[in-house]
Amino acid sequence: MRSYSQFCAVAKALDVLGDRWTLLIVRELLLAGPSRYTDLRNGLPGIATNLLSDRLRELEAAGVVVREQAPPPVATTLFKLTPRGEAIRSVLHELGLWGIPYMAEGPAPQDVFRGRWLAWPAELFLTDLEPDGPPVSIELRTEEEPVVIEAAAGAVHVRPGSAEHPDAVISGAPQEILGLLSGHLDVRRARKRGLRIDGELGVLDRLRPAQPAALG
Amino acid sequence: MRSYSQFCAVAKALDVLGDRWTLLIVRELLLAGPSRYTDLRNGLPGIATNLLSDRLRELEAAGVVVREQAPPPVATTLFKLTPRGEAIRSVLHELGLWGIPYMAEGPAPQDVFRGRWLAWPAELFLTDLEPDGPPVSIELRTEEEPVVIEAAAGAVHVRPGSAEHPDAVISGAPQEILGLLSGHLDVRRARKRGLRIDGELGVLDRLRPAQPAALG
DNA sequence: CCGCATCCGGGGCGATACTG
DNA sequence: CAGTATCGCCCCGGATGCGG
Repeated sequence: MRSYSQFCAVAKALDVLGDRWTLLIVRELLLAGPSRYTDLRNGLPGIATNLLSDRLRELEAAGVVVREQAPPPVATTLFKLTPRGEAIRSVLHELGLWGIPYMAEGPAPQDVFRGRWLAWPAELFLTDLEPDGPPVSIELRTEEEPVVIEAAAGAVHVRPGSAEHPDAVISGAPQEILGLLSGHLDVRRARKRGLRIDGELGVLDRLRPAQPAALG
Repeated sequence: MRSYSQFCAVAKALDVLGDRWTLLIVRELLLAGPSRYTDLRNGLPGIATNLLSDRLRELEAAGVVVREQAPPPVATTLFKLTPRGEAIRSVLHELGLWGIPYMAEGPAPQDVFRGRWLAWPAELFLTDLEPDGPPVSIELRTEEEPVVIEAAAGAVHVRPGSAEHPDAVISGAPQEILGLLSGHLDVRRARKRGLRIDGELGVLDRLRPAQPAALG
């Protein structure tokens, strides 16, 4: 990217991160951890392959990303964030919080979706209201890959993948899941809109906010 | 900007804010408040006038900026942030924090500078260590416009402009001022590097961090 | 299959000129 | 003062090729 040539911290940050697709690549690496080129491409629907290649090289030059050789038998190159790259997480958190209102209306017709994109909203909305309770897990299933919400000892974490013995399973469209997690939909209305909620309903009350999170 | 068409909060935010120059325009409006077109241009050295015009229109359509007619005798159009636009402040704070390490080496040869760009680093670095003390003010003078740091009752604020009776005046190059405020330079070394510090030196100790803020 | 490199068309961007 | 108009250029998007 052409430099703004301004002696200002925001401008300098944008000199590194302001290019198209750059921050979304960092998003994928933060959500998925060290990733192969092909996995990044799958998590970034719409990106041109030459752009992904260019951006990864620029991020590497900027000290945000390192590439490393995975040990055999995988023997492929992995892209992972440096500590400097991990530090971008708070930027993306704020950016995501600001962007959440745009998701309230549901996806645009051409919008694509990946299950792991639910991870941040979930972590941002949910808190463990019963820190002394037993560990619980909830699996979220969309048409895409599933993600697991795990709560234990007051902390809530979300990761891509499945749970062994989930206390509850929520299946349906992403915006309904978001509505449920943010507190804008109660269980009854969510089900009416087509959301399937199986298992122990009580675990939801342990995690959901008492009042709807600010979405506008 | 062409939409990423991803049902993800970060992507939706970047659909609105990801264009070149857009976040820097928001920076100016956050730092300077409601501004005229010409003032924005002066605060955004390097921007093409048609781009500024385009971006302001897009930001207006997105509900981030409103234009209003200033009352006579000024009778000019002012651009100001909506509450939705004000909410971008935390994004730029995080982005600025991430970008600060790039300023440690000083400005690049072609870098331009505006005094008000010191406002955020100053607010981020400084805290009022003596909340019960009398109000104090420090004026920062670069070759550009001056800014005033005001501390009272535990709060530190920075605004463009001059102080009536500043307790101290610091004059010099921006990166030396940054070094002094962040704690990386002590008064002796700062002076050796050409910084002028006049007035009551004690007020600095009231505001500066005990140990250097993390810059790398 | 994985990780790119290359080519090409279109549009966003940059610089300057000009106007009510 | 507050923009509009114009014109190159280069970035971006999309497709294809290609070595390991």
